[in-house]
Amino acid sequence: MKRYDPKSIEPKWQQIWDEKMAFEVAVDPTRTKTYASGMFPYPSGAGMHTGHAFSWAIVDAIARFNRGHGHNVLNPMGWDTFGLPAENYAIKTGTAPAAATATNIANFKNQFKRMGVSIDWSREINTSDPRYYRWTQWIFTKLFERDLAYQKESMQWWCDIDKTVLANEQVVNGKCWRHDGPDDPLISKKNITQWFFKITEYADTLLEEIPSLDWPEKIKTAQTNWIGRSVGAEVNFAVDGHDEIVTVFTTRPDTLFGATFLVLAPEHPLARQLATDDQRTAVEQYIDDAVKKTEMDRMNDTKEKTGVFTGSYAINPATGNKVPVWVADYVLYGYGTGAIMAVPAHDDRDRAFAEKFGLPIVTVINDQNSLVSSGEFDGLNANDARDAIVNWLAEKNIGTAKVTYKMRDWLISRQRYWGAPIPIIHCPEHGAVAVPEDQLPVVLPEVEDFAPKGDGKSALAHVEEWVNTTCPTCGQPAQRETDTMDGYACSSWYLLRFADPQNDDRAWDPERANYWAPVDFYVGGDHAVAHLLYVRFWTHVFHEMGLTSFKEPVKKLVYHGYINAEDGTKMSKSKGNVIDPLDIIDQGYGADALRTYVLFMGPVELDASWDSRGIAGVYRFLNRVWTLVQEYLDSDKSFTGNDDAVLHARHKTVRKVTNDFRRLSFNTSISALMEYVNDLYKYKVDGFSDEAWRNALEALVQCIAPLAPHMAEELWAQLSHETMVHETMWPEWDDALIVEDTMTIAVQVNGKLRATLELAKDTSDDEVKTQALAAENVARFVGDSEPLKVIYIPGKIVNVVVR
RNA sequence: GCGCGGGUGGUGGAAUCGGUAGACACGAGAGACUUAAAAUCUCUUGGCCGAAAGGUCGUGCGGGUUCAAGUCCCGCCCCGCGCACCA
Repeated sequence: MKRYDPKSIEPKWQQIWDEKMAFEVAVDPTRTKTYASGMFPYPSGAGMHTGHAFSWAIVDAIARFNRGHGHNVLNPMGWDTFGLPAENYAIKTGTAPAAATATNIANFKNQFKRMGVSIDWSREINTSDPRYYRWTQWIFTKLFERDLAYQKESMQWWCDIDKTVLANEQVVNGKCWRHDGPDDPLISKKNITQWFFKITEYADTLLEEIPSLDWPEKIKTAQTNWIGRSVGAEVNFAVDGHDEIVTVFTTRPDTLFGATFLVLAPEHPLARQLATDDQRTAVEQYIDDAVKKTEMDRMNDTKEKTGVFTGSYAINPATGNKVPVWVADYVLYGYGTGAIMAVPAHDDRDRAFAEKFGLPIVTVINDQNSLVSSGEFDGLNANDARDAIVNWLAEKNIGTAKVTYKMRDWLISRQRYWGAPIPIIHCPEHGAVAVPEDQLPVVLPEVEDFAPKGDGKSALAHVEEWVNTTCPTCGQPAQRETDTMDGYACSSWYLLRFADPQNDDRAWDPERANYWAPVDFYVGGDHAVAHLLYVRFWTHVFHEMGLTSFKEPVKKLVYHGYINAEDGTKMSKSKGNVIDPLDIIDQGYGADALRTYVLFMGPVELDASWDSRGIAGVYRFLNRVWTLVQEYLDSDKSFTGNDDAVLHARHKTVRKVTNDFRRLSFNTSISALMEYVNDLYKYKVDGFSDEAWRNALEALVQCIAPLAPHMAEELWAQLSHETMVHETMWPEWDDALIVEDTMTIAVQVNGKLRATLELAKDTSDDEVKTQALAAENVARFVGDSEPLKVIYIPGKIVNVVVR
């Protein structure tokens, strides 16, 4: 009998799949397609980690399961290679990022192959390949054409360590996302001209589509909150003795009569202007401090309110009262208008501020949620009052209904070398001009020194022969943009490129993209907001451009948990508790056990802790499958006495496993297969028959194929098949064969289980009740009295209600 | 503070539509095989009482709805994640 030896069978089948290019696919409109993908990895020097193993165990199980249902399955792989780690490594070691990246890709590719993932390798892409980033740049120029890419000077988060600006999403607890350890410094802000994508223009459409997405609620609400739509009004306040007008944004126009002061953000242009002579010094001082504080700790500051009176007064347009204008850093310049009307009676922050500085508090809404002290609006319900007051403001031309968003435009400039150059030429006469399509790609020049100089520019700025060029419009000397794009730009369209990865004439052929995409299953455990919002944003734009027939790139998002270390804490190199999936394979467990184990650990969406005994248990299970098939093959197959039981177990298991795979409940489908194998072990004691057992074992092999594909191929071949298991159709079941001829009825008295009955399936309802009451233990609890009620849920339970 | 998850044996988890709580696995215990160990196989395994039959308690806590609640409703507590002075 052959022993189960993953070390020999796994490389064997990996080689066969490779040689046959077994998972290459092409557009075929006659077949249902399934597009399954993980979030393509950043190929770090450290190689694959358990998170990758988990993601692709899920992706591959889905891919192989759907292939078994005759689907044309796209399961691609690519590399998200631009970014800081490669560049920082280059600065440290002098190795060119491209060279280090190539080495890492080779390593990752080998590791994915050793996992046995059924990838179409002909579609491999790499975001730092000019053949790819040419089209990233092309998309930039299209956004630029449509006014969705623009430059503006603004205060931006600045990482002193990496010497680059950061997007809001890359700021974690006031620190750079790449340097957010306890000893790392807080980030600061710098005023620079930057490129932005106008994602805010798509806030509403991105929001509208969220309910229709088959995504986890968690991610959907995270995106909803991130977009942060608020409906309210802008109100103009005249300033007493000035021509200036302060425009505030409020979500509570109904509380206008209770606005007893105004607050400006320190950065607000009027903050200094409105300072009266006797307040000027204090105001200037406060603003200077606040701006510095913004740099340091406005984010994780205590919520203690600070502020300063400008000395000026505005007029509340509703009451006609003079209300003082203050400057305080609890008002953010970047949101709304950077100015608020403070209603201390009905806003906690305004109340805290008013109490601290002795400002008046006027209640304008009572316990019945109706307006008081609000002139003609008194008695109106607050909800109705919102509209009424906005209408009143509009009539008087001093306010309008207004919607604002927390989301800001997407800052994409990076002052770093290792990214896709922004395809713009700055001409003294024509300003920023997009590089024409026939001059793309703007190839990243090779340089000696990758390190930013701290001058706010990338290393590209020092490559004169690259920077100096001519204007595409007038041919006069001009200079290239030296910023590169945020890596998230590269990953915002790769799912579409997978549909047509070799195309050198266009980013993709819409016909191919529309066949394969949207992605049916997108698997990952990270990027709840940033990537998953950007990829949606771009696809909405592509849809408008007629490049896709759909707005939303991802139908179902499979957002899995983290695999923690054995001690339940996060794996980290410094703690030395990292599990390397390749080690697990090499230890002799093999990829099949690794894959099956990570799926058996629990529901995919939950975090789990690695358990070295757990994988041993799964290996034991696979070993039992192997041994069972060997024993069948070695037997004389002459015993037919257990055929019915074997048949029944097979149909029941196939149904359960199929349904569980469909709802991505891998852990329960694996446990069903374990039960099946346990059952077959009991039956085999009497002996094997030929046909019933062959069918039973073939179904078993087919069912484990999405989990343990190497073993499945090997056993399938041993069961003398010419075809490979991934080319076969998924086993079917017949509900009629699952039905048992007896049923188990639980009998309760007053809701407590007292007996179980084994009755023939066709027993009449009345007969079941009679039998239930007659059961010894039941009769004892019912006693002499007549039951009040006997409830029978057919085939399941009888509940006898007494007294 | 707000939002979203979650809380079930010693452990990971199962219970898909309100119907036998604890499937499956790990761990533990016992046995078989073995010179021995490993591997493998078999049995037991929520707590308490009991020789057993059986009883009793039991899904974070307190109420409620129901013939019946891990599941539904109300009020709390705890843990994780996300956002966080967004007017």
